Amino acid sequence: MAASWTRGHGGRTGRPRRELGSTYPGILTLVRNVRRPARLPASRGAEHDPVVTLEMVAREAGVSPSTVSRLLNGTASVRESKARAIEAAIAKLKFLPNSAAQSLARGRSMSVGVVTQSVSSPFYGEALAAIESRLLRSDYSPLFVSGHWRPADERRCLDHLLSRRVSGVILLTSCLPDAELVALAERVPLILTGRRVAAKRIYSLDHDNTESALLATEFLIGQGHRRIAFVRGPQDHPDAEQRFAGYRAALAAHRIAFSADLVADGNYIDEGGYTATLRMIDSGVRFTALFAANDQSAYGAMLALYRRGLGVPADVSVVGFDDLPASQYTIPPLTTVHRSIDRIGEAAAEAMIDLLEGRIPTQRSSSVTLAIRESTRRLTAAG
Amino acid sequence: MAASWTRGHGGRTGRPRRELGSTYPGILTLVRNVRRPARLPASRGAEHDPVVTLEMVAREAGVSPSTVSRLLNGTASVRESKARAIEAAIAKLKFLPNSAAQSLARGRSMSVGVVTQSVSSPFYGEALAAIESRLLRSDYSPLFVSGHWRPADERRCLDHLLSRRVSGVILLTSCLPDAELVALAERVPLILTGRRVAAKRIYSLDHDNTESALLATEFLIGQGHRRIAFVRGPQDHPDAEQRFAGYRAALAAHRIAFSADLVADGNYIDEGGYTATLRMIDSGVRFTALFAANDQSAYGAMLALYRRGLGVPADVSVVGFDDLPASQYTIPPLTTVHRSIDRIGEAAAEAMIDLLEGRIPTQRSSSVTLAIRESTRRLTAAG
DNA sequence: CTAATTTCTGCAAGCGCTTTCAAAAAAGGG
DNA sequence: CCCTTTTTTGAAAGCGCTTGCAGAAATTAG
Repeated sequence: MAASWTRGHGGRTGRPRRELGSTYPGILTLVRNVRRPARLPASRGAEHDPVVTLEMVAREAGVSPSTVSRLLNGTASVRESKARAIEAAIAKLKFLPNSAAQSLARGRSMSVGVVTQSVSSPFYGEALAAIESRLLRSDYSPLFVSGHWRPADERRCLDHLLSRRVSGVILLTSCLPDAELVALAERVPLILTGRRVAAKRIYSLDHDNTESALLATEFLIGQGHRRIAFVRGPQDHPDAEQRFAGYRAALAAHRIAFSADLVADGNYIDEGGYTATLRMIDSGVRFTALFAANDQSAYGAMLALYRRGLGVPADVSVVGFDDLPASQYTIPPLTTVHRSIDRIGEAAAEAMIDLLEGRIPTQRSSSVTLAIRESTRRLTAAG
Repeated sequence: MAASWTRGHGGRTGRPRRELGSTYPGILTLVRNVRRPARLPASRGAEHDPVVTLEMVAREAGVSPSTVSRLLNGTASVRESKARAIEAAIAKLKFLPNSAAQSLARGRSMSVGVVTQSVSSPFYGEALAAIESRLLRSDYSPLFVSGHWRPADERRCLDHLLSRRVSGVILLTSCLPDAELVALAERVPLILTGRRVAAKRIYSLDHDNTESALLATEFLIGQGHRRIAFVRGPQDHPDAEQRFAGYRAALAAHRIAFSADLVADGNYIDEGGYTATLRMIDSGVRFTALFAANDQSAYGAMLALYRRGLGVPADVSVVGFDDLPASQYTIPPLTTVHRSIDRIGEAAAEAMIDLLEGRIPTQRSSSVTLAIRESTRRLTAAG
């Protein structure tokens, strides 16, 4: 992990090296390297199979390295007999080109950095899978890192990627301030998802969170619900706030008074939805429907309802947001805002490829729909 | 993505390059490169900020590149005044070392490859997160790729990693034959999880699937269940087969006749568990408990039971395997075999670091327990 | 069969960084 | 203040691969 040189105060290395580690965080890693063994003789430690280089292949095949390189890259035609010999050598030695050397010589790495917020989240997982699969069909390969919703972590990740000289960066719902993203876009082609930053070099892929939340809330209203609870996402996520705004907008549009009692703070994960819902129920607030800012919160909410003996959708209709794959298998299957995460991922990858190949990414707008399943019902009697 | 030179038939490139793509799969990528623009002038395309090199920093600071390198790596002491100047230059130019050049010069990449089977699976996601977080505290950084349970994909991933000269490889439940893994271990330090391969250089981290499944089944038996259904995992996964074996062993130990009617094929995902269970119910087989080969299958099974009006645990007790985070929030919360995935991931990373730093990995055995929640109940009347 | 082309192929110069070696500078000793 | 020891520093040689250039080989033309 490269030290974060671009930021961090101007600490410097004094003589007594030991002190550095503690005083200057960025240099800590390096201190340890003092003990690094001398350069290895082009092998991965004596105990492992020697590493094969292009030169060895060339020697084995009786040609020059240039010829091998050209065959590998198809940058010139190679006489049939030599090609055969070279390929035999490659197979025999199990040669695989050293991609670090390739990047260096070519001046480009053919890899794109992907910053996710959490590798283990089902939501991002879907997106990553889609990006990976799209990139697989191109000449680029992904480099995944995760920022854990922490600006500091995200910066570290970005430094890491820039250090690896990625050809481009895809940021999934970054939590960095706009200004930083604009600056970043000056250094490397940038694609953003789940967030809209208006700047010349930045390409944002997003659907309208407010609009989608409004859609979901209106659906509940249309089903006759009036007392609709809302489980919020984290306060510092723009998209969470937008969803909340959509909820309020729908109420307003239908002249339903907004009540703060019907809103509880969640955190986008199951546990938050569970606690928030339990708190609302136990505080005596009544509601016939509940809209959660994301599916995971909805799962938690459903468990809370179950715990308090409230049936879904018999007593309370529940709507989520995201349509994670698992939402088809909850009990009952969850009605939720469907925004195909994989489409978003694919579109992001596609846009990046466009960018890298000199095309202007065509803005594919990802459509949002409501997946109506069994967690909601029309309210017949009075709410 | 590097072509798979080590395998694939001995295709060669003839004169008319266009043909190659179709005829020789491995070379397809390369053909496209013919159109690659000439070497870029050390910049990432004219439109972006120029890339800064160590030499530029040296010039800016009025010292030689060696000095800058030494300061960065802490490999020698640098006069205070120069250190200050260098750091100022680094900050001013926003220099980040080119890691490809570093790898090349150092002869090692300081990265470890991690092959998962599916980035989007909640199970692997947990493991990846744990590996990433452990590696973060070391000098190594992870490189994630996914094999999709397909040997061909897994081989491609491995070639990719070897091409990047990773210092080591962690394979999460590989689906490659033992022989190939043994060969791989000759090329690079190797850690395996979810699978046991007895070979000198291979370090396997695993818990006993058979034993764990036996544990879960015996729990159900202990609760008075006799007719216990089983939803299998994919037939070609060793661990799935072991879990099945554990189920049978438990029955045998308690002299309960095994009945093929009580076993249905799943595929480790929700949908498979759903279909399998539905099929069993609809075929008229009766059972008071159901054990699924993994949690996702259990989710599907519970939905099937729900659809057929069977209550969990009122009519059927359900037990899963994995204890995914989501299992605490299913309705009802799922009783399941808990094997801390994150511990496994962490242990794998830890073992890899040990290996890379010349230590012999201490075999941390990951304990398996049963997380007893609300999806199971003691059978009071006759089963 | 020689000359003019057109195809191949090797040489050598990098890519950006690390590291060895030896010289330069600073510090210590008498 | 001169000489030895120790600390700093720079020059230069790679790491493994790509590629411009020019010479060699094969092909075609005359």
